[in-house]
Amino acid sequence: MATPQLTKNQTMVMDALSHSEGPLSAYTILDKLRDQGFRAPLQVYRALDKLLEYGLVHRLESLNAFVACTCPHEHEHDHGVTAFTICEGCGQVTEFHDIAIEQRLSALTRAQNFKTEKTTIEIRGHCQSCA
Amino acid sequence: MATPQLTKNQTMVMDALSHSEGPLSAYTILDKLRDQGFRAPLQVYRALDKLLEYGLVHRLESLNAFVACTCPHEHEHDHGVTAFTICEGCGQVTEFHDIAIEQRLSALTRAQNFKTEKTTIEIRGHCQSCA
DNA sequence: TCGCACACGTTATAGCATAACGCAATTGAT
DNA sequence: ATCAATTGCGTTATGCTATAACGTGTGCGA
Ligand SMILES: [Zn+2]
Ligand SMILES: [Zn+2]
Ligand SMILES: [Zn+2]
Ligand SMILES: [Zn+2]
Repeated sequence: MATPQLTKNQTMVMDALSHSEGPLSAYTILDKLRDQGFRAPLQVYRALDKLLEYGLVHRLESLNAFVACTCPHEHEHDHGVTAFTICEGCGQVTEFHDIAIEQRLSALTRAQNFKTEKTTIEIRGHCQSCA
Repeated sequence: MATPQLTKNQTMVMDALSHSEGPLSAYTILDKLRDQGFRAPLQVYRALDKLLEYGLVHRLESLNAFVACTCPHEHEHDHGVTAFTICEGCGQVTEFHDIAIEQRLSALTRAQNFKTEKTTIEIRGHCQSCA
């Protein structure tokens, strides 16, 4: 998924996520952007849909929230299975990728003839500082 | 977590999930149980909280829905990391457990001194029949 | 008998997400 | 230039998911 030039709304939502310490809900993003003209949830959700499509943002299913992608590589190619640790204490989210996990899941799904489209791996717990 | 005798409400919610083909949202369960006296979401959520605690039910984060546990073994002990394939076509959910995945995730989290409390693995896609 | 824990019932509210409408700007043929 | 299709945007309304807060009743051990 090549990343086209972002629109004004997409840029504002992306900036909000990039500059945030942790994940943000769509409504929290809306509140942050009210000063800049945002008025309705759909403005946020539509921007998020595109950013997710471009791979610039990830959705955390267990939080109903969103984070900017922290992959080191550029977003020119699919980045395979993405996993997250999520600290319940400080809210810190760490994105990681592991080829062994990916291969193992691939073998397991192939065994049941299941065609994978999206894989969610989220690990809730406490980080080193909050343990 | 030993499983005590279930209360009336817990039993009704458990039965609804057990007899369902696929995952059910809390509000869908509520609708199914209105005839049997259920009136409010909290009756469902409170029962679900207990069933989750006892390990009889799993929550699917990516669907905001719940399924009965299909583990073969009895629910006398923790059943480690649980993973699911979820078919977007027919809604079929398959629960599985894999020690290799569990060990690999354990190694990865230990490397960042992260203390895991709950792991979510959900694979969305299409099953053999719906491919 | 008192105090406590627990399940339950009810009303209200909070939080997350999308439907449906219309308008404007862009693009890319014809 | 003109038309049609696509895309983004703004707005209102609605629907789905989850919890707060309050009160009741019951069982059980101190
Ligand atoms: Zn990423
Ligand atoms: Zn932390
Ligand atoms: Zn299970
Ligand atoms: Zn299917």
